Amino acid sequence: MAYTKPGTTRNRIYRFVRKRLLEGQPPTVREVQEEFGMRSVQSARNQLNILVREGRLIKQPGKARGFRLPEILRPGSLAPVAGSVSAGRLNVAVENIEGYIHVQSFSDENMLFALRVKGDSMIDAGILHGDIVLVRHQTEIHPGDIVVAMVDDEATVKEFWNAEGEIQLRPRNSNYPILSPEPDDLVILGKVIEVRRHLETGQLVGEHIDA
Amino acid sequence: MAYTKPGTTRNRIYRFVRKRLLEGQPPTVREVQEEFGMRSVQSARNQLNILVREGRLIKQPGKARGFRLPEILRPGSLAPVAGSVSAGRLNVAVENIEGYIHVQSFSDENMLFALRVKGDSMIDAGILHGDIVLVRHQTEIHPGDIVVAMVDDEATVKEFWNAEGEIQLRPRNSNYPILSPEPDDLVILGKVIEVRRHLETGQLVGEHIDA
DNA sequence: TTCTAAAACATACATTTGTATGTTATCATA
DNA sequence: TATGATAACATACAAATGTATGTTTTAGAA
Repeated sequence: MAYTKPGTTRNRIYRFVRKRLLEGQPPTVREVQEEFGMRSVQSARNQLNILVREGRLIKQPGKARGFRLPEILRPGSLAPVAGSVSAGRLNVAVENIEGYIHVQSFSDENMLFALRVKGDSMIDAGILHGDIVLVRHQTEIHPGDIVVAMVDDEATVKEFWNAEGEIQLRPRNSNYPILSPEPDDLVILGKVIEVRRHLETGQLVGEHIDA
Repeated sequence: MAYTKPGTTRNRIYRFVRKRLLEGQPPTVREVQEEFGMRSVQSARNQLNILVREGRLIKQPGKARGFRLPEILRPGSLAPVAGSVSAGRLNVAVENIEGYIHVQSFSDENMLFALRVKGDSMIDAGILHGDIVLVRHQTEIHPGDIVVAMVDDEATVKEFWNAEGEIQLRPRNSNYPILSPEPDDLVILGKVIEVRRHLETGQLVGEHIDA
């Protein structure tokens, strides 16, 4: 296969694998290789490994057809909503993944969780009170990302910026001030990767809320 | 494993395999073996082969984790995502499929579809350009519901109101006018029951674009 | 009892599939 | 041009997994 622009083939591979997984037919590395006309198994494997590293796929090392979608992507199983969970508990959870998993009983392979948004500080970003944000726990955060951060022992959703060495947590509502916490006081729980809002019964479609 | 009454273990194996397949995790023969405490691979294999012979399972010979259910019966269902909003009718819109998203199974799953929002006319309701709205096709609409309606052969997302006999489709953006279509010109495609927005790769979580 | 069929066992082998190592090609950038 | 990062390649190896062959056990019927 000829050289392609970085990332393009990877997205196509991701879609292919996800399609297969949603069909209940996990592909092998070589099936991915053939699907994209690659002449080396390793070409496919590299791309797949990057997808795993990015958190878009999960794999069971050594197992045949071991690729999986993160828990949140699988039909019928969603991450629990941590909206009513105390901040301290959530904080402990993030610092001690295993404990959190044990308590929450969702997949430990990915570090996804969901949070019910309180308040209207992100209203200009289209994130309203009561919305549910899906959060990927990760340390790598880029300026402009919408993150969930611990501020004063409380989990808040804000836009992350890093202007001239100063960390800023910006609300998207002019009625709220920009926060500039000291790095030592800041704990980024993760990055918001999806917003969901249910308009009907108070329950998200496909969601199980045990508040 | 001790000898058991003919057929009993087989039914349990069938349920196990079926469960695994519905979870999207096809088991290996040896995983079946272990699950039922058998001391020989062949014990499991025999039972599985009988299930195939009976037509309760399908298998791909030689392939790893090659067992499948004969009927496509999966939890949750795929709601089609209509890529182009400018289609003239619902069926056209649904036929122009951008992909599918996974939703919980409904009794009337055919009544669900999804639409990618274009434009910012609902921005004050937190529905942004590019968001995906999950729509239940239904005739019963109440004032205040956010609906998808056909206006001028175009599908638009608006708030439905019925003030003093006059139907109103209100945008949630002061830059847009309130529409008052004649009832004969109005087709309500359905009610928006959920909003989803993906912030990372431009792809909705749980969505696959390959139609 | 003896016989038979299903169930389970034990072992070995073949294929599929994941993994490792090193090399070459392409693009962007200093 | 030189250099690094990403992509793709080629080959070999190791582990997972399906398959084959033959034996033993059990329950029920002749």
